[in-house]
Parts: sequence; C-alpha cells; structure tokens
Amino acid sequence: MSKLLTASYKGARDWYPEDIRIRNYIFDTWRKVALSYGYEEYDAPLLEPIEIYEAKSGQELVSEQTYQFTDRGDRRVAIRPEMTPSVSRMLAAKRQETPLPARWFSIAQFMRYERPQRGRDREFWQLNCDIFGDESVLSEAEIIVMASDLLKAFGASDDQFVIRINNRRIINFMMAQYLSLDSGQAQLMIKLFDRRNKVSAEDFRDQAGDIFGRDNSEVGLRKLTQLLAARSMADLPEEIRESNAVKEVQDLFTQLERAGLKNAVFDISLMRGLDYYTGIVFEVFDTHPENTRSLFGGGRYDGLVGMFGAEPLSAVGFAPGLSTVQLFLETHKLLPDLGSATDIYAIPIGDSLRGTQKLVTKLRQQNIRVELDFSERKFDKQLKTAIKKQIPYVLFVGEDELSQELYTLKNITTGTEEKLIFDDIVKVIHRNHN
RNA sequence: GCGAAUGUAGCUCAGUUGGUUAGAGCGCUGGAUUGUGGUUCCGGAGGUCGUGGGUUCGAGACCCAUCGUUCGCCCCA
Repeated sequence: MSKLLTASYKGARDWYPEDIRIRNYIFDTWRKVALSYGYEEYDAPLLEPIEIYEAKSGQELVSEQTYQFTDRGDRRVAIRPEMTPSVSRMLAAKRQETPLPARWFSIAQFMRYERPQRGRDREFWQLNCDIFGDESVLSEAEIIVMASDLLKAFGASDDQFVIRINNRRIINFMMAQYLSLDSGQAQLMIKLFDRRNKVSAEDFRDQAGDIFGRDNSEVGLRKLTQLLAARSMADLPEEIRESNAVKEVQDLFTQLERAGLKNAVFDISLMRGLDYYTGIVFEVFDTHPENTRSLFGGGRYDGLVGMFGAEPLSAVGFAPGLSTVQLFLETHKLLPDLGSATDIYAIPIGDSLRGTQKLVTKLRQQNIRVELDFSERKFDKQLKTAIKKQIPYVLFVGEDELSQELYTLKNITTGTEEKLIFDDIVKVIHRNHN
C-alpha cells in the first residue's frame, strides 16, 4: 500500500487554527455589518438540482465548472457554485408569506471546478447580501453603501478602493441603438469591454473593428472612441445621456453623495459577465498599484424569482469572497494580529493538579476560557507551549498559591505578573474581553 | 481547456563541466536549568532530491512523460 499524501485536494485548502482565526475575524465583521443594516441570516442546501443553474447564466458555469453527480435516486445534483439561484428559489417558495422588502444575507461555502489561481480556489466562501421586492434606486444605493461599509469595517479608507458603476440598460441601449449592433455582435463587444485592461489599445481597436464588420467599422470605431473617452455621464453623447437608464444612474449618484460616499465613479465600460443582471451593476476595485484587481461586485437581477413560477420579484445584491477580501486586507496591511481565543493557560506546579482542576472549573463558570496543562512536563516547557499558542495569560498554581488562595497571573505580552485572588483574576480577564 | 515558470528536510534555500555516505540556517526535539520565556551552549530526530520511465560505468543535475504549485489566457456567478 502506498503512503497516503498529506496534501489537500487541488484548489481546496486546509484551515489550521491560525487560519481560522483570520477567517472568523472576516466572517464576524461581515456578519456585524449585515446585521447592522437589518439583514437577516439564512442558509440553503449545499446540493441543488442541476436545473436551477441550467436555467440561467452562462452555459460554461454549468457544463464546465460545476461539481455534479447523479445521486442514488438518479437525481442530477450539483454542489452549489453560487447562492443566487438558491436564494431565489427560497423566496419563490415563500413568495406570498415573506414580508417585503426582504433583506437577507448568508455566509456560505461553494465549489467550482476551475483552474486555481491566486485569490481563486475551487472551494471558496462568500458573503451574499440581497434586498428583494423594492424597485427603486434606493435599493442599489443601500447595497453599494453597505459594500463600502463592509471594507471600511476592516479599517480600509476611501482611497484604497473604488466602486465603478454602470447600468445594463445603458449597455443595451448603447449596443443596439447607438452602435447599431445585433445581439451577437453586442455579446462580443461586451466581452471585449470586459477585458479592455488586458489587451493593448491596438488589439482593442482591431478586435472592435472586426465586430463592427468591414462596412461599419469606421463610423463604429469613431463612436466607440467617443464613448470610452467619457469620464462622466455629462461627457456621453446626447442620445445616450437623455435615456432613462442614464437618469437612473444619476439618481443613484445623488443618493450615494447624500450618504457621503466619495469613491464611486461612473464607468461605461463596466460590464460584468453574468447574464442575469437587468439594471444597475457595480464592481469594487482595489486601488493598490500592485493589486488593481476586482474585489467583488453586484447589481440588480429582476428575473430570477419569477423563474420558479412565482410572481416576479425584483432583487439587488452583491457577493464578496473570502480569499479576495483577505488578499485585499493583507495587501493594505489591515489584518490585526489575531491571538488565541483562549484567555488563560493554567500550569500546575508541583503536586497541585487536583487543586488547579478545581480552580479552572470555577474560572470557566465565570465565562473565562482556560486551557489546563496536565502533562506534568518540565515547567519551562509548559510555559513555552502557552507562548507558542499565543495565549495572553498564564496562571501558575503551586501548593503555596492554593493554600493562600493567591495565584500568580502572568501577562505574556508585557512579561509582568501579579499575585491575585480569584475575583481579581476574573476582573482582569473580563476587562481584557472588551 | 491553452501558454510559461517551478518542484532538494516542516519552512527558506545551497548543491561546481554528471562522480563515493545529501548540506546550511530557521523550526522541531532532549539536556545544561526540580517555580518563569523568545537569549546562550551541547546533543538528537527528520530527505527513496514530486512521481514514473529513459540516457550513462555512474543522475539531485541530462532527456521524456506525469502530478502538484505559481503566474498569465479563457472564465469570473
């Protein structure tokens, strides 16, 4: 028999205690922000019938990138690659009884079969925040402000990220009416816009010319250049500027300014790949010169709940991923030094294990987290273990301490120690909790 | 799925034009030190050189394949 490998499955990582500290810190912060906006937490099954993904979005997601199998009852199922179809299904199932507007969030685990890269694993976690049942642009405003707050809750400042905003309806109008492209051409042009920063100006021009075709490429390219030069909505050609879709974006910006958001910009070239977006779309970008990647995005998708046969329900949402947010925080040095969640490492000295056990039990009843070392190893080994585990306090319990009921509490960070009675130990630790 | 780089101890890496028994630092572990650390000193464990073939008298090194990792492409819900 060959030796078993210790490596984790490709694209999935092991989460050691020190990794979980970071993950919990990020999840806790997300949850705090979502709850502060009155969002309610939900979850959905890890497995879904494959059809709910087939019915929407790009075919590649379903055919190439889902983990799927046939279960013992011949049902075709997939490990969820995203949350939006599941939450839409849940809303559709309780369409009549759910109080609207509904503000829901989840922190959940997903899998996609794709090539792992920096910030992109096959197994990943995402926060999903959605607001259902409100048609106004106030929903978009709330979602975008919340997205910004989410990064600020980690200590990020306005200049460390930028929120780019566009409207699918502007894109549609631009492609069909203004550039006179049919739907196939529009599809290609959207993809080209999407990778505008990855290709050279010449290649962009050449490929755009190909999409327009021989007869129209000159006029088309002139119009395209004009569009891409637009730094604000005021720069847009008049026919586009007058459209309702642009008005909607203007309303949104008024709301965002009112909320004090300074780092949102209009970007006519922002597309977002997903087919189901129907209105305003946005994407948050890191502004760090070495990491100008897209962090996460979202937008309005009004068609999904209706797919389940329920009366249609409008929706606006976004979904940041754990690994991209973690990379953002690392890039900007925003991750705090996260110590152990344990408060005290208790070390019995000499023949005092029984007395220490009793003391530890009393401490735990006071909501204090105590790890007891009953290894009977040499004293300095036990102390080193506590230090290595980054536990903030060590409690020495010897026979003298037990008889006097006065215990030695050592603060590992400062190196100082005090002789304290039980109640004072509790006070010190409780103060440390805040 | 495509392209490129890369793989030697737990980690970071040396290893000469192919030449005996595979090296360092850090880490781990035991002791010096029976109630106080991350310092110091001494000892120890840990590698079929990613894997499988091939070339050669001889391969960690050269060739082929394969797997993993990283960076791009594709895609990005």
